[in-house]
Amino acid sequence: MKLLTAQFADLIRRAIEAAQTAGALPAFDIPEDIPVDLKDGGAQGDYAVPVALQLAKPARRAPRQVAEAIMQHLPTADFIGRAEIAGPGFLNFWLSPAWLAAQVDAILAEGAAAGAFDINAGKRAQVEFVSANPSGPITIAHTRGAVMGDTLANLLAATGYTVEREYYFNNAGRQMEIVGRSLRARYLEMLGEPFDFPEDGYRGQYFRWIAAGLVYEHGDALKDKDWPVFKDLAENIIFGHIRNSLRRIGIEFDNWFNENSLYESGAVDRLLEALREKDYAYDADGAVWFRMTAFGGEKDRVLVKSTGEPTYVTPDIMYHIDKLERGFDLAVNILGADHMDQYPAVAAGVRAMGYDPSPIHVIIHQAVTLVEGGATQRMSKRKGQFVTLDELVDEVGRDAVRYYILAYKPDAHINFDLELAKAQSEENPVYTIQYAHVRCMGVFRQAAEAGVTDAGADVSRLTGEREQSFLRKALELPQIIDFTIRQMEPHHLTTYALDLARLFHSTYETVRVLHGDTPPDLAKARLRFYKAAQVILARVLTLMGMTTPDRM
RNA sequence: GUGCCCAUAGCUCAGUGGAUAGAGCGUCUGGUUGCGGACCAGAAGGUCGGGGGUUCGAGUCCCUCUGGGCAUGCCA
Repeated sequence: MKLLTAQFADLIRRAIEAAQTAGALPAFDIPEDIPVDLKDGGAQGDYAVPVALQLAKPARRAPRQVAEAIMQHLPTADFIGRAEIAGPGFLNFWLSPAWLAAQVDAILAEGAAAGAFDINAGKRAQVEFVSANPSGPITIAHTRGAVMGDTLANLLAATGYTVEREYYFNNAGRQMEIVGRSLRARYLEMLGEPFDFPEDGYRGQYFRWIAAGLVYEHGDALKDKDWPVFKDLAENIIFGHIRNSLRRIGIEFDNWFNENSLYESGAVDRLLEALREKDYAYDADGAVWFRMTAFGGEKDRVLVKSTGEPTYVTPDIMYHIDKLERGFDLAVNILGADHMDQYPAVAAGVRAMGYDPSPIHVIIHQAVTLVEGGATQRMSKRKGQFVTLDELVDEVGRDAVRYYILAYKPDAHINFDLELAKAQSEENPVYTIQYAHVRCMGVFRQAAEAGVTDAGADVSRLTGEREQSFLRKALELPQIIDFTIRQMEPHHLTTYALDLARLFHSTYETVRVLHGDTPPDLAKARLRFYKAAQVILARVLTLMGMTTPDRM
């Protein structure tokens, strides 16, 4: 199925060409992208095209004259009901009521794939997100990337991509040593043994709980073990928690990519050798440096510290080269703003090695800060200041977590107030949306009891104002999906979902299946309308990763 | 200091260079012997942080100022 906006753009393009051929418009280059705006179906129509205004100059005609020339040469299309020129030269279109009503059957035919279109069929996409090292629980800061990544993956799949979700992690290095030392200290503390808590150690209660678990399971059998043993234990336990937490909001990964594998395979050594050969790497101050200034960077970066350990940049370059070698047409990488400076070095490294980084698409989202008693504070895993995903799910539930975090545009900061989230969890848009779905299911139950079916329904009877408004909005879904993935901003989906649900509830108020004086044949048509509505509502909820309740 | 992000209704936030800037919550007024009222209909509420510019047209793009956030590691 082709997007309606694209179909409108095609028609307009053909109209301009026809007008030029007929001499109604002079010759000029037709713009690559013809703007088609979605409207609310009021005085400005369902779809509005302001192209005549921008063509006035090249056509050397008044915009209204350009609009008239386009309109006169417009090919016919079954989906257009009415067209008119308005204001200074807007082309406004209303969809055909009969065509709109017939879309009920089209939606039902699509079923669970409703709103999908296949412009990316045959392509492979990868979305890398979360990628937190196993040094603590998933917090609401990670949750933002998690929900965005998972939702984008859903949307990419809806346009035909085969999608893989990947989690990249490091279980070696300095941070994990501190994890091991922190846990060992807590374990010894719990046993009443002398201990040294590391200076940069993880201070959250979390490590006490893990230590308590170790005491319960192993007694004092580990008291003479050094930090690597504790690091391994911590890693296993924490990754178990991370997987469980993410699973609670419906997120599963296809791949867990371990940074260590890049050392084991020799990839990191090969990178350093190759960069030296190309003179993009050099020694200074006992460290190995990457000549980023050769790629537009402000200063060079360290690849291998004077201690002999590579920095995170080095394996990260090989990781992204690995992604490119796996042949993804699109590799999305979701990063918090506090990590945004790391990508330019990676991109430069990828280019230095002769690869084209253009399939890699980095999405930056701003921070989630914690608000307590009106004061904001930065979350810190080290200091133990954070709200975990588990706490949040316990308080407000999976669906509210996903909806709220997703509803903010990536560029906006989130000031997260757990008290406020709890207080507002009773009455909020999440329920407005899910309740619409519940109401559909309620109708189906009642209809089944009353023996009403939609067999032989005549959908052409669905020309009422309310049903038509809902259907117009429902048919925007493919365009919303397209726009959302083009912008890589999944919050557009939440805005749409609420609009759709509100239109549903207005419709439901007056468009009744089983009561009032609804004649039997109209009841059949309306029942089928609600079946289509349920399909669309379920589809939107599923794309957002939310559940589709039958009852609430 | 430099780079990136933000500032829109009382609060939380949407808004693709298009026409009269929207929603949720809160406030106020109404609504059901009826498919579930977790709902609906309506009202009030705005110098889109200030100033300049670009153009047929700016909340949206550019410059600048103010106020916040993040980054600016041989941490990740």
